[in-house]
Formats: sequence, structure tokens, C-alpha cells
Amino acid sequence: MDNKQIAGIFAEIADILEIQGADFFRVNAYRKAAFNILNMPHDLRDIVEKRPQELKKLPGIGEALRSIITELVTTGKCETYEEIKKGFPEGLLEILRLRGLGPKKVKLLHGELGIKNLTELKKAVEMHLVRELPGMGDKSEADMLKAIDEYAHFSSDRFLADEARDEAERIIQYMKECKDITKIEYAGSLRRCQDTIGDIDILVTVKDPVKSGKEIMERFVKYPEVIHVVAEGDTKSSTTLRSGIDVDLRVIDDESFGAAMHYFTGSKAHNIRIRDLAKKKGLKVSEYGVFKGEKCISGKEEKDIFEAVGLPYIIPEIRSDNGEIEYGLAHKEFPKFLELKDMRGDLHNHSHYSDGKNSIEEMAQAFIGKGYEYFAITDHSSVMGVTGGMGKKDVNEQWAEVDKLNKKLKGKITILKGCEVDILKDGSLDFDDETLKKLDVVIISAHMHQRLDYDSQTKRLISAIENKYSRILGHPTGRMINRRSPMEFDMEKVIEACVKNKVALEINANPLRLDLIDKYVRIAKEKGAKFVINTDSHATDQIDFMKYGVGIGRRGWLTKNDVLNTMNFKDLTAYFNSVY
DNA sequence: GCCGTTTTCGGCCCGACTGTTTTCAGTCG
Repeated sequence: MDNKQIAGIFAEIADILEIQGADFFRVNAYRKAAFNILNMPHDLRDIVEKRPQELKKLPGIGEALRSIITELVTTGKCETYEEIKKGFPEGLLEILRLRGLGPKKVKLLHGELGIKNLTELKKAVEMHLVRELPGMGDKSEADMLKAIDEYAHFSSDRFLADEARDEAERIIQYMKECKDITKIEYAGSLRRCQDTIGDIDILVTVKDPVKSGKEIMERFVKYPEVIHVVAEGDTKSSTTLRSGIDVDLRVIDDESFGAAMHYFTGSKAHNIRIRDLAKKKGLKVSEYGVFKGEKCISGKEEKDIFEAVGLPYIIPEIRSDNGEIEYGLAHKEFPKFLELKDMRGDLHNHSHYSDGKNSIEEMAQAFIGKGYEYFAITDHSSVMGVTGGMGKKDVNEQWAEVDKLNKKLKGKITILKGCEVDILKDGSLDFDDETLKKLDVVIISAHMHQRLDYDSQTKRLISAIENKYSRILGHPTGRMINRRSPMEFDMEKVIEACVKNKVALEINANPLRLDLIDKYVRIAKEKGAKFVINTDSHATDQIDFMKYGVGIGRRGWLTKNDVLNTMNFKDLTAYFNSVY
């Protein structure tokens, strides 16, 4: 049983307890634990079996939850869970997912009308049984029907970072037509550069919210892409767009910009910690500012909030309550984290020698436009028949073309000869040593046999990493968001093999991949790994994906020194040559 | 159920919007 499954069980226990009306804080303890487990980099199986003392250090997990984890890992079952589930209609959990329906209403529906699942709920609404319940009316029934319809249309898939960012930027452009707006920015998970986005939070500041609020909200809910207005107030409105993504817009006073930005950026867990710290200092933090008693003492800028609770500025990307608060309190200063402008090249790109859409020269021109010093062309090796991988003959052709282009583009950019070499089922590589030896950049990637069992997959990857020509492990887990699960293998062992063999881990910046993800980046950094951040561009318009990869790097606490393609060309080639 | 620079017991963030209500509970982020 892996972390995701254990977290799932904890979340389900929380839902069931909540519907049953258990103590809110007990419910919350399960929910927090589920969240922490989902976001922890270490495999609980390893911890329970090999380093059980580490279990005691996990935040939010005390004696009771510890024993449940141990039970789940060792037996695959859990008595507490079985006990709670007994006699509980599973269909209620689905009803809980509906917008506007929380545990109290679900309990009411089940208790009064005997409703056990979505189908029965729909029937009850259509027969107008729901409006007879206390606190319910005809509007409640209409909302439930709408929510059931939405639930059927939009599955729980989260949105890709680039889709969400594009939507957000279009709305911001549209809203800027309102003359009263002084500032408008997106916050939330988008600003934190999370790999997937649940909804879009947009913050607007004005001189006088009372005067301008109404006009701004009117324009917002009339945005042509809006198909559903969930809520419309003077300072806060929520809508659903045609694409299925929810957008929240909040209007606030100029003076509260920092406090509001901090609040709407989150994460929720981070905010709770900050407010808790404030409380201990006799202060109150809200989206309106920092308050001492009734008096607002600061909040115009984001740093005011951190200052008030004795913290240095914390970049949005790491605000997750995953150690940033403790670090800030202890060190008073954070390392200088990686920035987009530090990137000097891109080491994973395709051309029409395999499945890329552009020629090498077109790619080169695009990269010159970005001001890069170098980039690598890394078309697929020959086994990737479906994507038209390169045979030996194509490799020679490509090298000749690269040599020619490097002469032509001298002083503007340098092209490295590379290849994205497939890792075969047994862990060997798709090119012979003779060919590999001549390449500047060898990325090893697994595109096939992604469903091997845990141990075989671990062995396969490590054996590929141990090839002396391997330089970069490409998109390490192979996941594709909302499409394909990550491969199952022992991440810690693979990271350790990379460190030992001086193979850099790729952070693949394509929004569909974003692989590695932050939690593994952090643990790999702790183990001494080096990274490269690559766009894996298959066309010139994809080279701008770099910002998403850098966002993940920042979420993983990386500095410039951790990332090889922040080096200049000379240092980079020296580094690669030193590995032999 | 967790946790401790006020606590091993008594706390556990803060506020907006909605619908059904005459002052608020439920939901959401």
C-alpha cells in the first residue's frame, strides 16, 4: 500500500466522520494527516519497515494515526477504517463532492429522506421532497440539480498550469477595462506555481471598494466565458468558465493589498500557521491587514505580514507549511532561490529529425530570441518507432547539420549534440557505446514498459543510470497529468543512484509533465543531486515552458547552484567532461 | 486526533456569500 492509497483512506475516514457528526478537530486531524502523507517525499513502506523511528517525526501524526499507518502498511487493512465504514452508505461520499453540499446537509438528507447515493438524491429533488426539510427551499433544490449536472460534466481532473495561466491572463486583460482598478493580479496555486491548478483566484484593488465594487463585479460576471455564477457579492464573486475552471474575484482596498495578496496566495495550511503565529503575538492577521486590537497596523505590502510575525519574506512557491515557517524563524533569511533569468540554456529539445515540428535552425532562432547561450537537440533514439526516432544514419546527418549551423551561428548560440535515448526493458540503452560516446548530452528516458512492477522498474532505471554515458535522467516518473500515472519504483534508490553516478535529474517543464515534482526535488537536493530544467520542446512555441519548470525548482527550494543549465557553456561542458 | 516560548488539558484561522431565516447555520476558500 503506497502513500497515495493511505492518504486516500485517511481522507475517506475524515469524510465519513464528518458526515456522522464527529468532533470537527478530530475530523481535521485525519484530513491534515492525509494531506501531509500525500505530499511527503518518503515512501511510508520504507519508513515503517526500515526506519520506524522516523514515523515519530512526521508532523500531524501522533500515536493513534501512527498505529493505523503501521497496520495499513503491514497488513493492508485497518480495523478503525473497517469499523467506521460499517453500515455507512458509500454513495454519500459522492454527494459530499457536490458543490454547496457539506457534511451537515448530507447527514440531513440521509437521516430524513434515507438518501444513499446521487441517483436517489436526484429523484428526491425531482419529487420536491428536499424542499420540505428544515433550512431547505426551492432554491436549494435548484442548486442541487445544477450541482449534480456539473458533477457529471466536470470530472475531478485538475487543470494544467499553462491552461489556467492563459485563462487568468485573458480575464485580467478583460477586467483592466474597468477604470477604477489600480492593481489586478492572480494569486492562489497559480502564483505558487503548483503543478496543477484547481481554480483561479484574482485579486483587484481599488481606492474605494464601496464605490467601485459593484461595477467591477458586474463586468466580471458578464465575462463571455462565464457559464455559471456561483456567488456574486460586493467584494467577492465566484464563477465557472466554459472550460470548467472556477474563478474567484475579490475586490479590496489599496491599503490592504499585501495582506490580501498573502491571504489569497495561500496555501491554506501556510495561512493557518501565519495566523496562529500572529495570535501568539497578540495580533490578528486577516485579508485586510495586521491588527492589534481593532487597529490595523500594517498590510499594504506582503512583507508586512511576514514581518509582523517575525519572519523574513517567503516566496510564494514554498508557502505550503512544509518547513518554510520553521526555517524562517530559525534562520531569519532564506537562500537566494533560482530565478527564470538564471537559465542559460535548454538541454532537451526535439526537431523534425524525430517528432519535433521545427527544423534545428528554426529552434536555434527561437532560442537566440530568448537570449540563451546554448541549447541541445535531443531527438529520440531509434526504438521510438512511433515518433520516428533516429537511426544511426540520421544521427550522422544531424551531427553534420549541427556542425554547419554552429559555424553559421557562431557568437549567437551554441548547439549541443544530444539524444533522448530510450531505456530498454532490461535497463540497457537504445544506442551502442560507440554512438553514445560522441554525444555532448545523453538524456536517458523510459517511454515504454512503464507498468513494470516496483522492484523490476527500480532495477531497470538504476541499471540505465549506471551506464557511464548517461548524463540526465529525463522526465523521471513518466507521468502525464490527467492521462498517465507515474511509474512505480523506489524513488529514493533511484535518486541515490543518480547522485553516485553523477546523472542529473531532469525537471521537465512541459506543463503536461512537470516531472520531477517539488517533493522529490527537495529530497533529491538533500541527497546531493544536481538538476537540469528542460522544456522538452517539440516546437518553437514550447520553449517558453521554462517558467513552469523553474517554478517547480523554486517549490523544491533549488538555488542557481543546484541547476546545471544555469552554468555558462564553458563550465557546463567542463562539468559534463569531468564525469567521465 | 494532535500538540506545547502562556498549556500534558484545552485549545485548534478568519471572513464572505447564500438561503432560509428574522439572527444564523452551512459552505467555501
